Amino acid sequence: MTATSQTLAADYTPHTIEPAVQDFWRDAKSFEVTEDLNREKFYCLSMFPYPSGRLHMGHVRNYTLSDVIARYQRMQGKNVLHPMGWDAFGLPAENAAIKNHTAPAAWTYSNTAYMKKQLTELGFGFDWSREITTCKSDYYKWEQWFFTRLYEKGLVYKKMASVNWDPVDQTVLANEQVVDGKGWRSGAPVERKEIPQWFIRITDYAEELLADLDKLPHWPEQVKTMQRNWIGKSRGLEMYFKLEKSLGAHLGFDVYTTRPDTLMGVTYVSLAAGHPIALALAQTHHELAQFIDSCKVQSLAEADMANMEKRGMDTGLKALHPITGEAVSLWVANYVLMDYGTGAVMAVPAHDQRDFEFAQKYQLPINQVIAPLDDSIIDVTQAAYTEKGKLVNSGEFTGLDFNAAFDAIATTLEAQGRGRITTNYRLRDWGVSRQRYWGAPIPMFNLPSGGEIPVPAHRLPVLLPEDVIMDGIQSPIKADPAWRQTEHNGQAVEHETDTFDTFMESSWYYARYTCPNFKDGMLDPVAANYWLPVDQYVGGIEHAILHLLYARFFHKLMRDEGLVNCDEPFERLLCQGMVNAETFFTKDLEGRIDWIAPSQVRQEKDDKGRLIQAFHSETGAALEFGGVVKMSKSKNNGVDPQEVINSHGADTIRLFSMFAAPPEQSLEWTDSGVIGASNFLKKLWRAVHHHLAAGAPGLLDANSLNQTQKDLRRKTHETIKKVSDDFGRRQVFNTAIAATMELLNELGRHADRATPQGLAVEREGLEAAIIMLAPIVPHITHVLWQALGHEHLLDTAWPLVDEAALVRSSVTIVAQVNGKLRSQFEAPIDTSAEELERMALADAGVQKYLEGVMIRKVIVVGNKLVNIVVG
RNA sequence: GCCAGUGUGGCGAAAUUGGUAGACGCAGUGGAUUCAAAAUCCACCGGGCUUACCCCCGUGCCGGUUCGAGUCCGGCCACUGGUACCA
Repeated sequence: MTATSQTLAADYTPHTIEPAVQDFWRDAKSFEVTEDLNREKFYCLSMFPYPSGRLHMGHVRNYTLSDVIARYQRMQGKNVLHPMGWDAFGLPAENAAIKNHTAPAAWTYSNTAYMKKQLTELGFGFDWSREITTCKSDYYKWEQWFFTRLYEKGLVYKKMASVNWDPVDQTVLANEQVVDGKGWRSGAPVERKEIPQWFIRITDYAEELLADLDKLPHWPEQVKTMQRNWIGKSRGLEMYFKLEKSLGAHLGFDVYTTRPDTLMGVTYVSLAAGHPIALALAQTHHELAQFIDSCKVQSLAEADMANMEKRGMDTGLKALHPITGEAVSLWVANYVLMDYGTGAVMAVPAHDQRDFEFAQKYQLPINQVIAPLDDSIIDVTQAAYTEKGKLVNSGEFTGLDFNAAFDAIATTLEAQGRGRITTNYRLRDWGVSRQRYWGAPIPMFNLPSGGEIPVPAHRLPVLLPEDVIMDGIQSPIKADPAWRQTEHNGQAVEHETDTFDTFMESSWYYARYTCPNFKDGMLDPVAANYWLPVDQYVGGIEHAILHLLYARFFHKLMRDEGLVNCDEPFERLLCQGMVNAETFFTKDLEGRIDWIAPSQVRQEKDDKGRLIQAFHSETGAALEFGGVVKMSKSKNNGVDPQEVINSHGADTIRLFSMFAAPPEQSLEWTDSGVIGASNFLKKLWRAVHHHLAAGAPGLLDANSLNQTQKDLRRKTHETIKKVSDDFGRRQVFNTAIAATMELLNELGRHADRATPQGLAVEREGLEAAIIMLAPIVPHITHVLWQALGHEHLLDTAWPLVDEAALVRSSVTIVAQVNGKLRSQFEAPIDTSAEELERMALADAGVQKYLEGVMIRKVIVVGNKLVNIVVG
């Protein structure tokens, strides 16, 4: 290797290049955009981070993806908005404040400052003039105003609802703060407590939220499916069960079922522990009261509820079957949800798995009323048969199928005034009250007489004091009578001390980015309707349901308030996978596990590269391998992006995170992969400088090229075609990078730097590679582009495919016998099927397999393969 | 539990519409270069059998559809995300 190339290799110095390019962008205000009605807009948005302290790899991946898409769209000539901000309210700030003896606000602002610096060092092209911080009052003021508008429209209401209550700390706990049914600080068993809370009527929009999923063709199907299932629309029958003997004012109760065809198999009925009849009976039934109390000592989380042991108690009362009049036993069960349907379910143990298990446990009768359509034999004493089939043992309904039975039973009950067909949703109204300090105060005045009135617009925002001391138990605003007390129209009133769910802030930030400094309203209609909807949203799949559903809901609320025109906020959605890394640990004699950071691990491999043993690089201790899992503090396998920026530069970390996996899959972090990315950038750098050192290229004349030059030029245009498709249609970048690597390999292998046309072919290929890599590695390409005598890479047009360069004269045809590859041959492009068949049969590699057998069929796929079927 | 996904070499992955399984990269092995090393370049690189070719096997497991299945269908297993107060 020559001294020149050594110098050139050393010349790629990301640590001098990258800050200089970033300064250039900053001084030129390259990413600040304004509304321009004459240009096509593109709004590219990534989910804003919670300011936890430092960026993690998940952020790097998320923002590299949106930056790549934003820069690509800009090269398509569009006016691109790519904003950034901070989802600044939330529980972790309170915890950090307690731990560090600081205030949540101070901690949050210090984090945002540091993380903003990191984002800049990664070269992300954000329009920082539009930065939003949700804990600042110029943002949450409008959220408060909007809530009072919803109140006036009757879209918010207050009701009693359950929270996790820590009886020792006397505080409300988040689900996350409940560990194995106990408070995470006090260790006391958590209880359910009913307190008044504010709700927004998302169920009023359930039908539209469901129907409009069909207007989102560019959303991942899995996300739409999850949302549909979450909304959970069902058609069923609501019917009335009379009590055999009335209980005070209670004569009976409603039951909702989606399987009225199984009605004749009902052998008992169950009420939720909070059902009015259960509560009324508990007044005089001591044992039942105890059972209901025991149901309160459990977590609120759905997963816990579903996994807990199913328990019930026979009330001793009987309910009358609405058709047969038969008296069936009435139970109270811990698995019946008060919030879904009517809080009472009919039980059909033969055809519902949960009822079946319950019936077995308490020896309740199991009556088969459904048989398989294909007459196969089932045994409902062994397992519930939950498929739809035809009715048996069902009196006048016997023999009907699901639909006929549904209609017949509904008609019968409707005629008697005991039932009606209803539509039900699994979706529940959105509870937005939180009993925490670090959130936007709910803008309500509580009246001394009870009741409440919304804070009038001219008194907004209701400011959250930032200079507070956290005691770890009580919210500072709840503890401060002076903050609570105020007056309204001369009457003493109290500020509501609950704050909003932080999903409120993240439900409309995308809209406020269009006009972050607008003073005269929540949104500037001109700016909002120019930029919205968001053309591309990028974020983690973990937000598939809650955040994305709330944001869609909020958008429709804003539309109905006249603030925006469109029906949906996010046109196209990309959900990126997690970032994983290897884990290693040691175990002491007592079985305690100590997780060792991958950077502290030395690996010993066999001659095939397989891991034999890992050692702690300092102590030399042998380590066990703990698998490849999501980067986390608890497994000590996080890699700090800052270290990678410091050691290899921003372009390398960006390239690696885009190359290692397609966007939607999980990505495994490896140090060696990072080195590979760095090597590729050095290779690119060398290739351009070797090319420049060879002299000036001629003006490309496609017709005067020799075969090698033509082949090389075809590779360039095949690559442009492939990469353009990957960027624009597929949104897959790892294969785009692989294709560009291939191009660079080919250019290096066949470079003809001795002739002007040879140099011209190489120049065309290198320039295409630089432009197509620019969105991914913007710093190095900026410098190389200038070295090639150009300016303004950011606004350079994406390369076009020269279709003429793609033309091939021949293609490789695969020859199969019975579907197995046996030979390959070259054939002129567009050879006829008959001729391909003739060529395949004449092929020596194929003929070996044709001896002594009969050709039954020949299948030909043009320009691709011939399959000879023999027998 | 329920809803949604994922599973391919030593590793990350590719195969886009049912048509050559393993592109591209990492690790590894051998070689060139070098006083030596780094860097760079070249070759090999799923498993079995074999001097080599040929051949056989191979995309989590079991079965099916098809001329042909990583891809479609049915049933399982394992892992991941969500599960309404983590964000």
